[in-house]
Amino acid sequence: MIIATWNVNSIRARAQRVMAWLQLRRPDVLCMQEIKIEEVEFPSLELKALGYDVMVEGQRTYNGVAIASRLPMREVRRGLGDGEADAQARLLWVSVEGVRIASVYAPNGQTVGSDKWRYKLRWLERLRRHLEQTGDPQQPLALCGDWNVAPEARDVHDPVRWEKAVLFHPDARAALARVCAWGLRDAYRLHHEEAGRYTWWDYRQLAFPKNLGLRIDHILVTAPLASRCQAVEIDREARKGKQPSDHAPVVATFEP
DNA sequence: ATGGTTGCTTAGCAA
Repeated sequence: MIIATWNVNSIRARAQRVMAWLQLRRPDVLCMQEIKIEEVEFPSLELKALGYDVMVEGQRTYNGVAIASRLPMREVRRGLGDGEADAQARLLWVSVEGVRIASVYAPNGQTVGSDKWRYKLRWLERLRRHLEQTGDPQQPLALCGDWNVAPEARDVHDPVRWEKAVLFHPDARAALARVCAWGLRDAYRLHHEEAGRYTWWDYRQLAFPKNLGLRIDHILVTAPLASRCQAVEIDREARKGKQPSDHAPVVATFEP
């Protein structure tokens, strides 16, 4: 089974690119983030024509996640479900062939010390609780998405500078590590040790051609799925050309 | 040094 994740930065702006990419790569499952659209507006029929069903946890203007799959999706769950008032669409679960799969869009946090920053740290703590209460680290499970956190210095082009910012701040890294401590491995690091492999590059100042990026999009898997993981790749090609998303897809291949 | 780019929505915010 091939599972991919991609922050598309608006499905309205990116529909043609996403569909061309699905036809090219043919993943079984694609988790999308920042679709920035409500469910009724999502181009579900167009993806259906390519052989993909779509589940959508949508929101107007901001956030929003979705999952497209060529295989049947079951057990659809939306949000953290912890009873806290939360208007932000950031989490969607499905089950595909016995694997629980989530599309995750963690809060960015904007600036350290802001209300959005505190929301980011709390949201990751709420996700940890959500996993404790609804998941099992001994079952195959994959959390796929834009975590807005680079885990280590080798995931950041300029770690000294970025340590003061929300994407690589020690508190954000600790919050992500707390999620992983529930029983998750970073699938990319099962297969790659090298520094300088990124999934996001700022649109500004030629960051992509200079490779001034961060690795903030991750596929996190439980042990039973880690043992089935054959390959994980970042598709830099999808970040090239006209009107790209600012993120590249991450693609993981699992044995049946 | 608060720049610069994109998207949504239409001037300002979020990333």
